[in-house]
Amino acid sequence: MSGRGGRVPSGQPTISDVARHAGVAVSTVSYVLSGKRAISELTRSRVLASIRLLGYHPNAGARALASRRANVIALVLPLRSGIQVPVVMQFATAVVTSARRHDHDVLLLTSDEGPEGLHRIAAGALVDGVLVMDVELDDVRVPLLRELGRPSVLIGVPADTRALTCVDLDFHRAGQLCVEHLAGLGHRRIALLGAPAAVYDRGTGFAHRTRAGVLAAAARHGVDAVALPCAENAADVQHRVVGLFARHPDVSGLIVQNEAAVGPVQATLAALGRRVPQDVSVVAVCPDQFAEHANPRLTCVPVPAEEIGRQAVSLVMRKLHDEPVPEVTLLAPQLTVRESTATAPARQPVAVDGPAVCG
Amino acid sequence: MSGRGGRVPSGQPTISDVARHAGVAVSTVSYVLSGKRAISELTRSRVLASIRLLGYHPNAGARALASRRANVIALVLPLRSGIQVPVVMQFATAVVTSARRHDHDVLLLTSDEGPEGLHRIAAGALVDGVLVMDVELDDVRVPLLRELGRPSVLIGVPADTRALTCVDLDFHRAGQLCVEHLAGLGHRRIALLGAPAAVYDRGTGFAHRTRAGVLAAAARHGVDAVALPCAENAADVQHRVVGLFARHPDVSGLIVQNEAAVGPVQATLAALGRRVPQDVSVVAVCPDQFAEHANPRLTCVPVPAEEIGRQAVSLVMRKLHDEPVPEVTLLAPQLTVRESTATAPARQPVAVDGPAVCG
DNA sequence: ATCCGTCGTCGAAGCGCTTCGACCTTCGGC
DNA sequence: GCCGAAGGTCGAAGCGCTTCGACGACGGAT
Repeated sequence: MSGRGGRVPSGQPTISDVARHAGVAVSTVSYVLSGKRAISELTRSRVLASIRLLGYHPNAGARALASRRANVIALVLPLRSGIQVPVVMQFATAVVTSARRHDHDVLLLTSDEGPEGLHRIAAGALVDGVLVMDVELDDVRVPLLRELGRPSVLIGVPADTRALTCVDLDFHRAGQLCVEHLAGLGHRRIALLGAPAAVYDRGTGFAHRTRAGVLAAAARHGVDAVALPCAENAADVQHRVVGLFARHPDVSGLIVQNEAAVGPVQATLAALGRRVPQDVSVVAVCPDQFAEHANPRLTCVPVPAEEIGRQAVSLVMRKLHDEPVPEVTLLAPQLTVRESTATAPARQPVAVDGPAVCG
Repeated sequence: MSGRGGRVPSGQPTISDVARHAGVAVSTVSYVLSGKRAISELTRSRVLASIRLLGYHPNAGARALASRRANVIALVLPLRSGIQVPVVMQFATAVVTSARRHDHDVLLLTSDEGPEGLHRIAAGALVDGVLVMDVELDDVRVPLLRELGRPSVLIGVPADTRALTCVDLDFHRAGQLCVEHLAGLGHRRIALLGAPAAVYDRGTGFAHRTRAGVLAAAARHGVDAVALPCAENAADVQHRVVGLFARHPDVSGLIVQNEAAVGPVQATLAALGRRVPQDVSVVAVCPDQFAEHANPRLTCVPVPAEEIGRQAVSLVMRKLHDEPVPEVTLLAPQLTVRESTATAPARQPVAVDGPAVCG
């Protein structure tokens, strides 16, 4: 029926089935689909009708082979600890959705396969471009990306950004924002409860930059600030917070950049008899949704995962079209004020052991 | 240099470059790579040496076109609320890792593109098989999957499993296990704090099956059980738990199937002055890691995301090789005892069977 | 010796698509 | 009324790979 070839037919209609059905040449169908040449309205609609009727879908492999474009981008996700899982998911979703809008699909890679995986994917022309998340300051993949021969965009900013394209939230500014908000409310001693120590050791940009932003702004505003790393479990959070207030009873502002810690922080403060926000103000750097659902609702600097995802896709698409793009794109953070921050207490809060009603 | 074609060379070495370099035919290189025909050790090593030397990677599109196999499977992830994000991530990781072991890559799709996306992907031969997560009891995608013409595996079990392949944790049994554990400790009134109401309404299998398992086992063991849905925010959790104990002050066992609720449940119990496990025992159905990090460490029935991911990949691979596979694969749940469960408090009608040693 | 069955290799025919150049109409301009 | 430029369509040449059938060469059985 379809072709006189010696092989089994695949079952799916091919472009030549469509051409035959519409009574035109194969190339005409191709041009209808790609719009790369003018086609009369009559032919165009006849072809489209045949396509619909036959249920034709272009074969991705053939298309990739002939056009040298796979219409697929790779997304390399971090899948180790110390990573804010919901943020990653939001980000992945945004990437998939945006990519579809550009008529691309997304191939999922994990970091465990390492640089070798990247190389395989790119050299095999399975993907046209690469998005890499969770980039470290001194990432082993960076040199590889430079000579990959395919456009890539990093989410996160390594130490040396030459010949790269990076996009991220401006975490330095985010840290600043938190401090400025607290300083503006009269807080004079604050603490940053950050990511797990491993994340700092690894040289993950966002953690370092936030901390730097916090400390710099604190210095500028004459606020005392201490920064503590913090593991992602309730016990460590409790230990850190208790220790913090033991050493510095007059801390009245807490910046939390660790989703997993938010709940335990609140519980621990309650257990210590410190009320939020009357005794201690809390600012989180976390997904908005998360802050919205906490109790009390948290003042926060949301990580705009969706926006970053969209930007990353848009940047890689621009690079695919050989358009120039900036090396570093930093998104401006915004602070949303909710119920967890208030004017600093006049004096040290009293260590009550009264009825610790949660909330 | 490479071929006398009229088009621009791609830059990457092709199979014919390798053949020329090794002094053999193109087909010989192909057979060395696929192992589908016998090749002498000498030729074989010469070819492999050329491959390494030239840095050859087969072109994925060409391979897919010629072999009618893309070596890619699709993973359709749920990306809406009410979904246990970390579990999804664990699962996705396991799928990617397992797929790589079978020499396949993973294309990421989100549910929002809907059935149309599935169709596009499958008809376009972009993928060889499909993994669908978060299947509802009466899922719109199920009929589509049946006639997709490509192997598929569902994670989750819809109402009608004919002509499908499903894999999931045996949530019914998981519910049972929780109840049996609590009943064995002498608890006589228990509650299930479940998924958000929307998840039940949507007909998501795991929520229904857990609830059914809990209620059935409770009835069989003469335990009073109530089941409450529960939103994923601290305020609702608190509200539910407070309400629960107001209505049923003698509840001494709590089964929590909602990751987001675990923390708030503990906070609320603390606020109510109910100690875990002395006054209330808590069993969670959640990732092990999560339970391990809670304070106190939680007795739980872990969701073996990795194992499910591995099984799903293995099943779809078997289907790709036309091997028969079972319609439904249910993994046996296991209960891990930790510090959050203990003998029921000797309150009202004490358990008759066994000495209820209390503290 | 002869025949046949392996083994190892090769050449060529596609897989389904894009794209380039060619070709045939029209049609506006002079 | 003729020419050249658009406008619209076609045929054919690949893209880089897999796979089929062929074909020497060899060796054991006859």
